[in-house]
Amino acid sequence: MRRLSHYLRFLDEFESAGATTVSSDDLAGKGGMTSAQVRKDLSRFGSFGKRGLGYPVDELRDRLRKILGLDRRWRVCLVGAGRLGAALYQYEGFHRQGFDFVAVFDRDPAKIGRRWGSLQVEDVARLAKVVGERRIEMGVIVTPHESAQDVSDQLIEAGVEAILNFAPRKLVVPRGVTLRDVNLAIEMEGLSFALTHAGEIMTAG
Amino acid sequence: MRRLSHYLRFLDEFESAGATTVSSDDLAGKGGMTSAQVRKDLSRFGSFGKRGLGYPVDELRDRLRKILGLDRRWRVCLVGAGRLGAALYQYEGFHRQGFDFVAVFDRDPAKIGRRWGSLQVEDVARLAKVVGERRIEMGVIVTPHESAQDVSDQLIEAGVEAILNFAPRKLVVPRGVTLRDVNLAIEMEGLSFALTHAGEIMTAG
DNA sequence: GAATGCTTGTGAAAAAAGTCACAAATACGA
DNA sequence: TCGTATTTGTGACTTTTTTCACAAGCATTC
Repeated sequence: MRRLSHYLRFLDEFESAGATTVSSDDLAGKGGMTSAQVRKDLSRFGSFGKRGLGYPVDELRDRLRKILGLDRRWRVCLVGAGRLGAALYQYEGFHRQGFDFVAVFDRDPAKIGRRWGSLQVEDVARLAKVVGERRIEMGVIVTPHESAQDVSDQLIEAGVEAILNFAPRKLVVPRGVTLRDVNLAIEMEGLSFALTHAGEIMTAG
Repeated sequence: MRRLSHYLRFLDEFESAGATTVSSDDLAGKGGMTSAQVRKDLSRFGSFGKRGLGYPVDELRDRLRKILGLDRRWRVCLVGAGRLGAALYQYEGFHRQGFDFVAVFDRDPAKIGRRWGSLQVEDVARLAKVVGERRIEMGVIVTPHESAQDVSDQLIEAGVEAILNFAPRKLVVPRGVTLRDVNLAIEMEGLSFALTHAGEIMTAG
């Protein structure tokens, strides 16, 4: 349920605006969905609202954070110390939501040993060892596509059960491991597709 | 249809492997889908295959590129000359698929004027003018979230009809404008959600 | 304390997406 | 040239997702 994450952000906005309570209609308005959908989504995880009143902002936010697993911090490693890796490493949105980078790996000897904030780039050959030692739970793959499957295998072998992959290649992972892909070129192609077919009647886009 | 982009990539792989023809089952195998789904997706845009044989790799690739609007080049601007912007700018996957960055904007006087490859970072105040002059068709927003809606409005006002937004904020755009969001924190939350609920029976995840 | 005005939670209905299964079409070998 | 082995394209069916609609519940006013 990706929409839950959006609700969480909307709640932050409402809270900043001083609201103590929101209706499903308020939330739906922010995200271009229907109020029924918001209620269905939320009711899947319990009954949080008060009829006639709506949902208490702070309580719902806490509940959502818990449902999304954001009521704790997560130990994450980054594989690939390139430009995109650096951008993600510095992106404070991760830290704010509870994701801490506790290791950065690369294969390139020129990069190994460099300081990244409080960390030092480590040889990817040490991946299994470091993942175990630092109890790393998630991996972010930002390598060239040729290495991605290999890195993925190593992460999983070392015990990582959730992977966010930015390499433009479909990774094969065993059942039980959660994989999410972010493919920047494909996002862009979504735009060119839409512009190319603008005006046509499209059921799906 | 995001899957079309995936098929295109699978076709590249098959072509590299020397295949001249692929079956819907081959394509499905690469992406963990069913052959029926592949055929349904493709048949939406025409009849490309030969019964008993499959799809001719090179022809299907060309057709898909055309469907996705990748048989031409697109003029794109980047708004936000930060770390993530730099990473995207350098990402050659964009260029390979036909997307050319022809302008980079920022608000920060310290960044304005800096050389980025063959470009120079320009004042975002000049956005409307430059978008018109260089006939820019797409915008990529990589600003802090406070500026995102404002930048989006300016892009649209200047005639841009497709926006890729990396700022963690839901943008409001008029009908007719295509908007795509990439929210890095939300991708991460997908992982923490999955790990938190691992083992439970989840219909949707 | 009853009446009124909202808003939730949820079955039932509708729409969309995905799967099945098979006739039609093709290649290839005998 | 005929028979066999494939594989597409697609109608029918199933599953999932979304929307509709309304009874039940709460707050506030008179």
